[in-house]
Amino acid sequence: MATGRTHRPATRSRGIPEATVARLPLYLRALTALSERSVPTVSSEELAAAAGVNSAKLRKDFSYLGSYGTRGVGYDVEYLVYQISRELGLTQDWPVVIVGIGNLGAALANYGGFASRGFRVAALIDADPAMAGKPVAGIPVQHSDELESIIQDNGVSIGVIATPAGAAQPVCDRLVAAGVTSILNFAPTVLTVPDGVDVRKVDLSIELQILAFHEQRKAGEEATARTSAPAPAAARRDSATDQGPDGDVPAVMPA
Amino acid sequence: MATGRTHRPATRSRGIPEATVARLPLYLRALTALSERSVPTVSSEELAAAAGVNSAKLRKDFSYLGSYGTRGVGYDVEYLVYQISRELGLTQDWPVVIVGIGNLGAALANYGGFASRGFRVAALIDADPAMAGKPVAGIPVQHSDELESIIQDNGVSIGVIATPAGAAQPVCDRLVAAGVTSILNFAPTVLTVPDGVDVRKVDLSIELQILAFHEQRKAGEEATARTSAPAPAAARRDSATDQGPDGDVPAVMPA
DNA sequence: GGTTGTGAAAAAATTCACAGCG
DNA sequence: CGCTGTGAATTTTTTCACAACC
Repeated sequence: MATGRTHRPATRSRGIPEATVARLPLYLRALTALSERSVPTVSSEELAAAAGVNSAKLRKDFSYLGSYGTRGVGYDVEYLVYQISRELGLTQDWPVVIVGIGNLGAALANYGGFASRGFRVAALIDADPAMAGKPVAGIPVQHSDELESIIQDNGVSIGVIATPAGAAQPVCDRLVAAGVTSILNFAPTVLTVPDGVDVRKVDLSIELQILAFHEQRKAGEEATARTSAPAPAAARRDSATDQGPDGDVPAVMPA
Repeated sequence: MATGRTHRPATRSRGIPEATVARLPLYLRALTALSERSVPTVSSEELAAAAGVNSAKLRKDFSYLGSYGTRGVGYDVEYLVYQISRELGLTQDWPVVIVGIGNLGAALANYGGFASRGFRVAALIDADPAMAGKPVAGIPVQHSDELESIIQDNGVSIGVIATPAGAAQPVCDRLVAAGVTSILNFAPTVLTVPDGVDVRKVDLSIELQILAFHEQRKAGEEATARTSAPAPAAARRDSATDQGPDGDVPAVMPA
């Protein structure tokens, strides 16, 4: 889960479990693909496969939304697209601002998945005066001095932070002060926000680290060559439960 | 949770719960920051705050790794950094390739968080011949024709896919055929892989959709104005559990 | 006194398995 | 029959709360 919330576990979602909410976008994407291929109906089995989950979970998830299927038949694709979109709030227009127009900010600005889902990039904001006026993805970058007025003039409630780590918290504070209540944070920092503000984070390296963990386990099914630990320090070790039973650093990976 | 696995729930982690594994990188990041400030020890309470979780959870997580703390004192920062790094497999060098050097691929290539965590960008690969040879983040882009040889020559086991959605599955197939066993997928598609290959996905728009869901809930605490649904289709509705109890699309957001 | 480590309790999420309906 | 919707069972994750230990 490359996510995380600071404060409040978010409005506790009127009954829909958080885990289900997190999967709705997945279903929506799969359904949209079917819709584009003009597939009229789909069974839980098929849709589950397309979304990469199992069908029991999918049916359970949908059961929290209502009874939108037809027994013996499946789900009407268009209808379900609408219901999920509505549930996710994507039937309305969400103006978002992206702060920090480096490589990542530019990638986000160009990312088609936003526009197609009810999100509208209302403004790109960067602290570098040299960027001001330069168009990225067809939108001129504005200087951060204007942050507050941009938020207010456009009624922006969702902000995306793609700045370096050091700038993230100050930017976050300004966004919140200006009225933003949801923040998507790409900077590798934990943001502190007041109650009532949601933060989700995407940390590009976290996912890679989780992969490394599993990768190591695949490779290290045998090796137990002990490489010396870099000298603890203050607290010394004695307990027997100290080191996990499996080896460490297998030297190379299998071709 | 911007994540997901296709096939195998991954080697079931020799006892360490998946939820814990997913938090280790978080702890590591917080610890690294403390280490840079030369803080020698930290309590579960402090570290938990820095990582954005609660302290009971953190202690429980650490308990799966072993008894690395000192009662009445806390945890030795350096020692814990090492233990977590080792557990995650970050004490070894992981060569990775990034396929698809658009905005996002470039952002990833430039992302400092990789190098600092044991990941080494072994190659950048793009299908566009015009890109070949151009350096991005100091690394010359190579043409996809070379994909297989690059993987093999560098012993790459982790691949990052940052191509457009349509190219993702073919690229994935080639990566896997060439020996890659872990894939981080940024393309908005579900990848199909054989058993033994791990896939994690990061979908930039999914997180935003989850935020929209909560945002909608905050705003829509009152409104119940019904906007007409866009005509179901095949299966018609009749059940009483049809529509969720709360309204839909609140018009605008609060300034 | 302060803080960890962890059983035990509680809550959440997943899976099973099948009744019920089309 | 086929497939949904869902209670019940199971598994996983989180939280509590306190004994053990420095």
